[in-house]
Amino acid sequence: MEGIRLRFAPSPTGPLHIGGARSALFNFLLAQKLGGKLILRIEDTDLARSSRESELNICASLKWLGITWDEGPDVGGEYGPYRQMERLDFYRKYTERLLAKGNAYYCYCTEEELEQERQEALSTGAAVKYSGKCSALSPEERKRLEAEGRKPVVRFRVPEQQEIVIDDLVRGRVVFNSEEIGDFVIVKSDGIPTYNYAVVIDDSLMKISHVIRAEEHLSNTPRQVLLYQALGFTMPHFAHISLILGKDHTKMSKRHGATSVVQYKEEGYLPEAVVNFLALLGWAPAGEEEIFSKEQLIEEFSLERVAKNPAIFDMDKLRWINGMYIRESSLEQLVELALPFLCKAGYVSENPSPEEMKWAELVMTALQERLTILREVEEQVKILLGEEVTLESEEAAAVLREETFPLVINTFREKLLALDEITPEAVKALLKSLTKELKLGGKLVYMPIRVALIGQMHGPDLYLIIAILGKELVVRRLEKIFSGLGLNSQVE
RNA sequence: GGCCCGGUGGUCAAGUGGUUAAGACACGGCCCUUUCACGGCUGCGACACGGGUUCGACUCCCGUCCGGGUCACCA
Repeated sequence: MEGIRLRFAPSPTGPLHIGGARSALFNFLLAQKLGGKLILRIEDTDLARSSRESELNICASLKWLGITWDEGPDVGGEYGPYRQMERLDFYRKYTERLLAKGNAYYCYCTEEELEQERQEALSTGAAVKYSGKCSALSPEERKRLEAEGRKPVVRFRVPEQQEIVIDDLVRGRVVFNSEEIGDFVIVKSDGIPTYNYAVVIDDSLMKISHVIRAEEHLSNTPRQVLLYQALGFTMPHFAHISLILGKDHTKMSKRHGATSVVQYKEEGYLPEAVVNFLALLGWAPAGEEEIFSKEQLIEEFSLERVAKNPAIFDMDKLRWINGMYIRESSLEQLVELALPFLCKAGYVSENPSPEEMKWAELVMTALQERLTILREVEEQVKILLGEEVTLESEEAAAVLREETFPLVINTFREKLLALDEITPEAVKALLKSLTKELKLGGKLVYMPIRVALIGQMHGPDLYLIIAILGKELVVRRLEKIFSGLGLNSQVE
């Protein structure tokens, strides 16, 4: 469809927030669905907090998630530039127009004066809004104030008693009255536009057709509508999606765990899983399926099925989805994904040798069914390395006191030593024959060996554990257990 | 405080006047399995409250309560 243009407009004041990622995702999904374009615009007018580093981080996070854009500061486009600080001339032009038409005026009030007004309003219970003190300054007064060295801001003159209607694509008809809004600042004293002003000019100039953004912007929208009207611009469609809340029902913050998407990457969540989870937060598919590829999401997505109520970030569900993706990965993919974590833990080198790769494959085979996030490999692998075996519980210790324990272990060791090549298949067969030969229940064979080798009653398949440990380490660990128990290890 | 948005199980949520009120995560039980996990089956568990409208309200209207957002020279 022609003319469908959506945008994601983050301010580069920190890493990409998980909520921002969802906004970006919804915009991306709808743009893709409708065959439109996605524009990335950097809203860097907060000089104190904006940084190029954050911009880069945001772009990297979006790319990691698989969210791509058609126009933006890095790729260009015919409606650029795509950083607001590079668009100051545009804003200036419209400010002059607004000033000339009387839709805006200079205001010289100091912060102290404004704060006093605000406090008064608060104490009397009146609406907190600008008094309009500077709205009718004479040229002489302006000259006098400027002579004092005051730098003015530009305020928008809000029309009186005007009903402002927003037909929101997710919320329906929302009505505001201009009486509730004070004359607001559109250009700061340093000449830089404020958010509400720049966003209108940019969305308009960039021909944005749909604005999907977080609900926190809904209350700002009437101001923007007023600006659209004063500037003679046509309005885009608005869709305000609900916020993501933490477990305590307040806005997501550090207290709730990871808030930025890089943190999820570092924890070992797969981008596909994060995207899948984010899509499900506030949007519901028509069917019962919950696991969706990006392509399926694009196919299924629609604003009609976006919920109005805020959603709480359910870490358990994210973990579940991530586990699903880990299990659905091929071994090759999984090893590829896990390598950075194995490397970081010092288990493999940066450029893994063929032996290390083989080891990693074996490890991931053992762990694939058991992982929910990749970072858990570190802890899981720990039990498979080193000489020491620590018993996890009294229950585990009891297994070692089993009457048949020495017999099982010794027979197992003999058979293992007789094996020339330790492969998972070979060990599997070995254990099978061992069970048959000893005529003991499976549990009495497998559990003692398991506990003797890793000190735990739970874990990956025993034959895989043995194959990963290798013959020498298995034997050494068995020795350790025997000496620890004061038993005769019957070494030949 | 004014204005705005919202309120279905612990969580995500389907639902648009008549349903035994789906499904998923989490939790309990059972099965599978050498263990855990995975998988399968099963169970627990909800329409915030009060008034209307209606033959009939989770669904529509009003009020209350609760939660969130916003009222910046931040976005």
